[in-house]
Amino acid sequence: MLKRKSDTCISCEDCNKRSPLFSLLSSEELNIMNANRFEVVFNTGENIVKQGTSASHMIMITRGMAKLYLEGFDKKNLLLEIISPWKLFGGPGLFTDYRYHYSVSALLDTSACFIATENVRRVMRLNPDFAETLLKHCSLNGVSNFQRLISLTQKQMHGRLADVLLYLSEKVYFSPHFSLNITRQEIGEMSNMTKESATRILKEFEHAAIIKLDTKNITLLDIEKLKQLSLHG
Amino acid sequence: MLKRKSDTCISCEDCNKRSPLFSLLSSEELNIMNANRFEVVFNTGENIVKQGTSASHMIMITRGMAKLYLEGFDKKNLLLEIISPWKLFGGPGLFTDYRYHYSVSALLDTSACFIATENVRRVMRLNPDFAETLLKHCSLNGVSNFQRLISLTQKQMHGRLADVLLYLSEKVYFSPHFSLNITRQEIGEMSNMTKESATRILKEFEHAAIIKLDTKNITLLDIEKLKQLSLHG
DNA sequence: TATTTTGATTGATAAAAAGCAATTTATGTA
DNA sequence: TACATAAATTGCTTTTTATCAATCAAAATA
Repeated sequence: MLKRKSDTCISCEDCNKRSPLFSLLSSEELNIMNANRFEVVFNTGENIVKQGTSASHMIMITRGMAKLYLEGFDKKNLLLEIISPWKLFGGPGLFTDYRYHYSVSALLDTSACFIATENVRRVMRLNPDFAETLLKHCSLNGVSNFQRLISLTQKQMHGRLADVLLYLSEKVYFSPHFSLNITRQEIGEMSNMTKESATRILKEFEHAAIIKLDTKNITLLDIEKLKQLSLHG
Repeated sequence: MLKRKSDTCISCEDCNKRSPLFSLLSSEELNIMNANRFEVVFNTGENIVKQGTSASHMIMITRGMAKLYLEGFDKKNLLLEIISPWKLFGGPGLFTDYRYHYSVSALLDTSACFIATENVRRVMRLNPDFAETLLKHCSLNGVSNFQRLISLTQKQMHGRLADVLLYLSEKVYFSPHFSLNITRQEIGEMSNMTKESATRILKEFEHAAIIKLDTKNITLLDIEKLKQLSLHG
């Protein structure tokens, strides 16, 4: 958890340019957000946010990659998202019980900017556009949680794994070919199956020429088939 | 879908008294909310909201009881909540894509008050307390969706059914003894299992003296045991 | 480079839960 | 009340998926 000068931002300017949420703010409001702001560099594997601790900050990833997950029973996790720069998060606890409801940990060396929750709340009360956009963010999370509930409870393993592959391609790596920096265990945690099942079904997809597989390198060969599997699997 | 004079409200006064959300509004703001407001009486079984249709209104249940559910694949539903008077809903689509993301249908003859979404949005921009509370509502839904995700993906049937029984007792009927107005099918839709499994496990609970069971009448005899089952099941 | 250690793979087995079919019970209606 | 329909129950079978154990491959470290 070193803080290195070369990685820190001078102000929120960078984030403003990148985040639709920040571009709504006046310079006065930006000053409020900027107060007490700090940036931290995390090594691969380190916790950025720990579920259950005090939700003191809204956090923006500025470099690297991280996983966002729910810690369930018996050390079993449910991995919800792989997040990259300019993703802002904090979770539903920011406006309820002031606790983080998920954990986030670094998959690569990762920088993150910490904005005090009370500053976010102050600005929200000053700027209705910002408030509306926060509500929209929260609602979009609601929509994707509904989709996830249906995917995880009503699809069989093949469909759930297809969903994960499409998610990785479309939302994380932005390419049909990608080099994974998550393990089979983590693929399992995204699709609610064991690492053995994840392995097995990836192999099946390879044999069916739906994907090209070389341990960490995956190429989606038949995206239509994956979408079709996603519809029931 | 009759509109009966005896069931309609004269103004939002009743709701104001009952809902923490409405009590935040000035009389001017209440007038905005009241504009174009209407109340409808639904017969048992009728749809109040249909998933996928235009999210034109935020809705308050003022009489009766309804189920709120996601429509998944192959006509398989996931029942999220049983709702009663003074519950306000509309879903995450109100502030995103202006679609309802779930269906709601009446379990009893039920009255519901419809408030135009654009009026809600106007008031939200005028009143920061209201905006903050809407965001809080949305966040609380987020928290309960996380809990549901963990319950449905990591617990076995006994634990999930225990969760449903505790929910019905604590949040719906407010008593350890209750007379169900939902079917075994619907219990299955709440706990993600078939109606046969729901029947079987209810019987098991009866034989283990955890509940007293008489088809539609249930009494929770050993709440501690149910809470323990909920922790892993 | 040799050596650990961690992650991936594979096969065999067991557990959990669904599906199916038949029957019984409850509910609503003519 | 008798009948028709819907819901609940039960036993049996099958499917899905986890678990366990062993081996293999890759990556990190001495």
